[in-house]
Amino acid sequence: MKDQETHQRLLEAAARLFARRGFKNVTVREICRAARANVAAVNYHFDDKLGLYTAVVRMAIDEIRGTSDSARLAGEGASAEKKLRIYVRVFLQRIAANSRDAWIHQLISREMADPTPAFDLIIKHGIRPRLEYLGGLVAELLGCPPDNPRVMQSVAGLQSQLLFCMNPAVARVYPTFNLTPPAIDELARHISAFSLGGIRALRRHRAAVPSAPVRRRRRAS
Amino acid sequence: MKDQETHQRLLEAAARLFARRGFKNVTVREICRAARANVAAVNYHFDDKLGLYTAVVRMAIDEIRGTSDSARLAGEGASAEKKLRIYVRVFLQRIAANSRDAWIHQLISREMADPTPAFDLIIKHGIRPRLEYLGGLVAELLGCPPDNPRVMQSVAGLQSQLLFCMNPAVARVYPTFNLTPPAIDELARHISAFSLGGIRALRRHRAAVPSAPVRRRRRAS
DNA sequence: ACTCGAATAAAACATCTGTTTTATACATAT
DNA sequence: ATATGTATAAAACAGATGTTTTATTCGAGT
Repeated sequence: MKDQETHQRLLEAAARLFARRGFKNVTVREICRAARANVAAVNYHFDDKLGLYTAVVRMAIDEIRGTSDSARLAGEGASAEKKLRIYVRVFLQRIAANSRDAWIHQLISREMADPTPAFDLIIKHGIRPRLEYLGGLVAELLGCPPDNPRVMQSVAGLQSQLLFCMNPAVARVYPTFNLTPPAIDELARHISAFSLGGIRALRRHRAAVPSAPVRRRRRAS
Repeated sequence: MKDQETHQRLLEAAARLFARRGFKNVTVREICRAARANVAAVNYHFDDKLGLYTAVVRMAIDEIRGTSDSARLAGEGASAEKKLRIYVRVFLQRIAANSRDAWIHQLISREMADPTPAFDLIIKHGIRPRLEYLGGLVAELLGCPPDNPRVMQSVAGLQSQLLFCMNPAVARVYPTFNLTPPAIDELARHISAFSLGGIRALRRHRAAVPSAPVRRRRRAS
């Protein structure tokens, strides 16, 4: 047991690379080079490439729960609206480009685009708990039970904005976009205001009946 | 010139496969098998794999503009709010799972996750024109010039929801989610209402000064 | 009938990539 | 000091993959 740090260096290098480029687009050799380890090190310490990846995923899940808990704690005792604002700000600050935890949510985005066998783990232990927290908040804001479909819709509306703006490609589409620390607070305010406005709007028409016997405005063909 | 249809079969098979799994995760042999063509056909007709891909991208760009124009046309003469509702519905109907055009926006999502050299083309000729249309709508709704950062923020807020809900993985995260034709109209209504509510909320506080000499509510640390 | 060029097919190549094998260094226990 | 087990290193392997090469087919123009 000369070193034993190789195990750790592999994990860190793999986390960074997998998050940035996804499971399939990173080579074992690349990870080992970044970790200053031999090519066989991955198989020795983690059985195979997928073993290393799921070890990284387990690390990520812990951090996701950390972010959720951190937001939950910071909002303790506040109103539902304030809790939502706090969640948005905590989330964005954690995924700011310079942040140490940026890789985690990049990894989630990668799993959304190209799910691996580890995706079920992430959903069950990382995403679901967070959605339940947010669902509770939104249900309170909407004044309806948490299993009302509008709750899910609103949570998705919020979360989609958060996931979207951490995509490196959006900076190429919206050239004025940047995630420097001062801009992050401004962005958090905007997303909070936008989402709270959306939730308020969904609160208006009380009963949205999907099968729609209620006659609405006619729609253009 | 016995057949000449091989060229076309390759394009169609490649579009479907590239959209579903991305450039790197599709093999040339797979495309050729799906197109009932020889392995060398790709290189013969399109120089190399990337050549075939950019040919597919050019097809996609045309369809994107088609969707934009179709929405623009359907909204001609209507109010800005109505135009936005129409855009959302047209967009969602085109990307419905069963739709013939579903592959196109899947391809865009793939490019957002893993940009290839073709991404610049998509931005310039597909995404930018659409964002300018939406930006005009939102600026009218916000009552501010189109270069106001809130416009970009709102357009991103809307578009992020649309891109998000067409991701096949969201059905695993939000189990009640489905994109059957009847649900699509309902979803379009929700996203329209949510986004219009968000825009309305951003309209409220007139001057959002990023450098904030204006004192706002204190925020929790 | 012959030629020419485009399209297809089969095989071969070179490279990349995950994994395994074999050998070596080294700390610890006996 | 010797043996043992753990960690690292170098090389080799097997399969996949984009591309190239070489032949072959087939229709059109002369």
